[in-house]
Amino acid sequence: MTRAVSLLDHALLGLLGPAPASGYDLRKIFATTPMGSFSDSPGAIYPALARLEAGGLIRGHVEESAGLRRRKLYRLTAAGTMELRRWLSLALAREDVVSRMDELILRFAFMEAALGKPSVLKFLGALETELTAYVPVLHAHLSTHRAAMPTSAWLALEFGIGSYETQLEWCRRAIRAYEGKKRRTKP
Amino acid sequence: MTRAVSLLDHALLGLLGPAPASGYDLRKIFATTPMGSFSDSPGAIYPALARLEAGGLIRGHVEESAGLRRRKLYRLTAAGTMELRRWLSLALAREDVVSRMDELILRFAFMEAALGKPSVLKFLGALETELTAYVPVLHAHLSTHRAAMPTSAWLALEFGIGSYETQLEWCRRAIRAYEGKKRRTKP
DNA sequence: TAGATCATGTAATTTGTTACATGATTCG
DNA sequence: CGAATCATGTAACAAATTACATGATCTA
Repeated sequence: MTRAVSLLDHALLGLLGPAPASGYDLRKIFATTPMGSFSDSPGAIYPALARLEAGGLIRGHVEESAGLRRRKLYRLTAAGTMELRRWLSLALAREDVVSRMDELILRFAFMEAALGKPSVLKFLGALETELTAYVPVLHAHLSTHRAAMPTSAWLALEFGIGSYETQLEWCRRAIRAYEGKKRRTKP
Repeated sequence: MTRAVSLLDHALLGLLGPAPASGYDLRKIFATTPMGSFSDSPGAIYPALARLEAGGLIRGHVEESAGLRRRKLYRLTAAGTMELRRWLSLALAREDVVSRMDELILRFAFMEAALGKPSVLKFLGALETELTAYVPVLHAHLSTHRAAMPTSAWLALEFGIGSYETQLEWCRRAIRAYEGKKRRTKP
């Protein structure tokens, strides 16, 4: 009966995977890095951390080194590590590509550290398959409806299609980057 | 003392701009069109419509034509039209490009019908300026931090950069499309 | 020592999600 | 007639936003 774990929760688990961090550290990451459109407001982060701790996925303990401000460092528990790995291992469906691409990229960003390179390559392969199948569907939709659409509407649609094409190219580049790396690492 | 109007509210105003529609119509639009990642759940749409009506931005009246199911058609009030135009006319800032690109595209999609082509061209020009300035910032960020990043992290960042480059190209294509159209229409 | 920043939290309000409830009408 | 779909809503709950509150420590 594990309760639902939101995208923010998973982002926090992913960030806590490699190294422990405080609520303030996590807020700064959301506020200053170009990726991740999570809110850095205390009213979002601290309750989320409290939820995760109540659910047994992380544990925080106050650090009181001399000359430092008191801060609560959180780290993953065994259950938290399992939940992170479960989320990262989820099979990817068409629906994810259509409307949850940001979540897929987030999973990708955490994946190498938590699951290793072979899992990343499998993930990228599945993503390439889905994108390759989806892009023509969008083109078909556009060419069917274009005549009946105002200029701005089909340009907005073209915007979406362009995004998916770029994502597909990126996906292929990423696969090459990982395969090259693998070969060099384990000849 | 106009109360806050959310993105969903604005999306509804934009859709009601050209033609009146029922809650069910709007739900279907969110459920079936490729763009717009709004929820089509009744628990989101109907309360939003009720809010907008309470705020005086739309007005609904029940349609009871013979042989048709009863449905409540909403249309913009004068205040609603003003609010839509105000939202569409907002100046665009760096911050919008960084983390609210979806809202900008939504505004673009509604803009021609509500404000006319010259406004669209001004909007696209401002967007091009912001994107042209922002892309190099991202490249600089990547080349500064790349050495210290794991492969997956810089690939995720590259994903983001690629998205913005595509958006910039799209923006320039859209400007050409609108300028070409304008010339042909009014020689 | 005053102001900035570090650091954690809470409260009120709004909003969205999920699930349920209800009834009319069309179609096979 | 029964099932699917049209059509509108509500209730319980979870979550985010905004604003406030508090206090320690660093720096000018």
